[in-house]
Amino acid sequence: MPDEFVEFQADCTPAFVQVLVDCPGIEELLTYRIPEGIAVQIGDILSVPLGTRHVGAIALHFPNQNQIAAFTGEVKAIASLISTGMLSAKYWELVLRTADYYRTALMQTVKVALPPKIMDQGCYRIKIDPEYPNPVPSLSKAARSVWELLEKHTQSKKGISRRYLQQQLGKPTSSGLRELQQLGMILTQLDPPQRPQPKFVDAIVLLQAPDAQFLDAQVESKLTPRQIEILTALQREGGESLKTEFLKLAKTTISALQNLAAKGYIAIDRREYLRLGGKSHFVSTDRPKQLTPDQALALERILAAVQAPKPQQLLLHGVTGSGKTEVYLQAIAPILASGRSALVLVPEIGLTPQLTDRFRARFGDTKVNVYHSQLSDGERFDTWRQMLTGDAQVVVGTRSAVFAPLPKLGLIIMDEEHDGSFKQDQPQPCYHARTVAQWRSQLEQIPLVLGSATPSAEMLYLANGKKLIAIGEDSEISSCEPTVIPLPSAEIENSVQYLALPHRIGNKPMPPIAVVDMREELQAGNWSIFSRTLRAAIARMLEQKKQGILFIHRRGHSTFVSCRSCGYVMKCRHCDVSLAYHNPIAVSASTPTISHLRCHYCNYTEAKPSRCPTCSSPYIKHFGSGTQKVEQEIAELFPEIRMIRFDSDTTRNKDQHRLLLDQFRAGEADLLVGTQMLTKGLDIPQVTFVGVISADGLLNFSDFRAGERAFQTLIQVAGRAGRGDDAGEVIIQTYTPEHPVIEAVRNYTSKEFMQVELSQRAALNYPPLGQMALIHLSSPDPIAVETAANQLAQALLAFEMDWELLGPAPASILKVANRFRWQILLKFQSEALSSLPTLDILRSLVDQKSVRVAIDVDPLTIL
DNA sequence: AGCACGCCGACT
DNA sequence: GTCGGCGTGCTC
Repeated sequence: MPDEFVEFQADCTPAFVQVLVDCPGIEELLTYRIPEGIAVQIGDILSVPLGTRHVGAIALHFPNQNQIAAFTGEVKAIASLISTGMLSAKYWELVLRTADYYRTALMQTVKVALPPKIMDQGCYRIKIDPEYPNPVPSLSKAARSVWELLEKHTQSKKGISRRYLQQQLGKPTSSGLRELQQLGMILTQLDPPQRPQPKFVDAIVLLQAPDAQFLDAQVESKLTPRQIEILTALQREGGESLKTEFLKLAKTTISALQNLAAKGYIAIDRREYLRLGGKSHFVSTDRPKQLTPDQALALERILAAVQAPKPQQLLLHGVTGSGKTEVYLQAIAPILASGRSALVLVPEIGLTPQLTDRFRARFGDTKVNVYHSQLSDGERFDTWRQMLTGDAQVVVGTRSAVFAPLPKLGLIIMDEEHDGSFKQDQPQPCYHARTVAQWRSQLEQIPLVLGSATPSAEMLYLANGKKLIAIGEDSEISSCEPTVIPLPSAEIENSVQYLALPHRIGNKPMPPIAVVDMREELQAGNWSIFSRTLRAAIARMLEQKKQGILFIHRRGHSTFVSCRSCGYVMKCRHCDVSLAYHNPIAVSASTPTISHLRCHYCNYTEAKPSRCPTCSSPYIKHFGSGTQKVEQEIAELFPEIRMIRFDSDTTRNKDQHRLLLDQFRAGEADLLVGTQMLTKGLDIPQVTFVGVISADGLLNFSDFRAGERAFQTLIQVAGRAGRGDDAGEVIIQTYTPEHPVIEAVRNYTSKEFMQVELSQRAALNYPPLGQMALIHLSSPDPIAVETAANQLAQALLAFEMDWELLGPAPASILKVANRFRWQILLKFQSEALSSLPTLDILRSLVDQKSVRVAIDVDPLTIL
């Protein structure tokens, strides 16, 4: 999209405006007349007539005379102004970049940035006219199907939505409805949009104080003692109070207040009440803590970056328990003091209530706001508009908060930078909050601090100046600061300072990690999923009345296949990835119906061997034991033990996390048994023991990032142990103790591990050295997707662009929610990104109507 | 996304 | 001859 599309000058009341309409398929701007009495600014959200209905739109450009003259058709007028002052120029630039990079239509991208439902237009609701005489005339097939569906829903007063009808009946809906409408059999009404609205409350404001003079001479004042009481109560409240609160406080009534208002002593004002979420729990106040030398040095660097009006990235590599949060807090304090705001991005707010609480405790509730998808629509809407005021504040939020509209942004912090939940995969665009944050730091000329105990390969690569050599010195802060000579802009973008916090607060040691070779257990006749070492450790933990965590990597059905005797893992012969086990289900024309192993990169398939190819043992099988099984077996071994299971089954509703963790923290259980969720920012000082049932499920994943992710997960899990006064202990069970990931975890040699990892990726041109985009196709019809995938691949090959096409291949979990999924992988160098087809182009290349297409630029996994 | 228009086959 | 299916294209 050309830049000239957008102009952000505040013009004097123009007569026409060009808008981007909320209608798939219309990417060009449409021109509308601005009616008298409506002042439209660029960036405003509007409602405009389009065809027969009204749609949301964004004002982007005031056309000049030529542009107006160029359009000869009818020009309609804007229907209404929905919201004003939402989009600034820089902000718009960020959205444009996101849309372009992730190859997604602009309007679709705008919608992920703005609070939800803001452009909703309401919907038509249809019901049977109760006055229509009973005998139903003969109807066409379409009309009859609509009628029958309506008859099923006669109990709903408002009728059923057009959208629902369309969903149930498909194409005949329109003609059927028209027919019924003409016969006068149905009633149609427009349901007002469920758009979030500002909430207003009445406030009582003191205009004239009941001063001493009046108190002395009550005759003259015309005030009753009760009225004076009320006014005094209001004065105590600082001269202002919300009506509902004040009525309770002063034990008075509305009529009494109205009397006072009539006499001019008080005013009853309608004013907006902001619904701001995440502030229900009480937190005590907190003061800045003494920093360790490492922390102080890191803080110094961040503060220096804050001073410089240029984009900078700082990678804060701090081991678990090294006090990264304290560094963030002290970096933010001067930002707030200077009247600017800070944005703090966290992976999942539900899992890190402690972090939010610390910000609230340090800066106070009025300065800290949260923004995430668990807020209600009203709360999101209000939080959003509150940010636009420009008040200095800290916004703590998840992925979508990267689009928080803070006008005076001074610093962006991304905590747990490596975490996968920063990447969006559900609706397009599949953006990565880290990437968007990097652009934002450039556009705003402000620093971006990325913190992690296990930095991503991407960030380590950048911090290393895009070289594959070691980063810095052991245990020392080093940096790859840009040189004094101005670098070309592309290089400035990528320059990253590396800051390390290699020691835990109070110099507590990292917990020692013991690796148990499960093959030896097998040889010793122990067929249980628990090694003798692990069992002993749990027994010891119980005896000492300490607490522990058991980590299970449980993933649905498709797992890896390995030999229980020699540890051999089945690998693809064309790619360096392990093969996934597939159940013998015939799902598509080209898939075999026997148990087989498949590579998800190249679609190479082979039958599942009955014996191990290296040692001929028959004990070659697929693995995977879930939390429930582990919980059950632990209960058998230790009848006394008190356990809490912590996985997506037990934490379905939103407060469950906090509840279970609070129970555990209160010592109501000895052992926490859970999945991935345990890795995220969980800080429970009493935990001394951490056990990993099987690291193999993490290691042998057929994905190029499997090693990196396994390393990060294991280090994060291990980091839960020994944060308190007592020393920690970590036990990792595996069938492949010699695996480089296990070696690296055991020795905490992240640097060396990542170096090898990066050089392997370099050899195959995988990210972060090369780039990838994954095209997803899905349909309820298995044949249709497969055909569409092949067609699309053919069409893309004909493009003859600078990319490598892999596939099409069925997705590893072929069927999800009754949809069959295929995918095409594109590998390319970053220069080629802008030549990638956009989502709209991809869709136009697929004719199967049932097939949905999506594109994921920089996919986190290619499974 | 909706709703036009317009082009073909199965019927009064 | 006409009704009604659905493919194609436009919406300021």
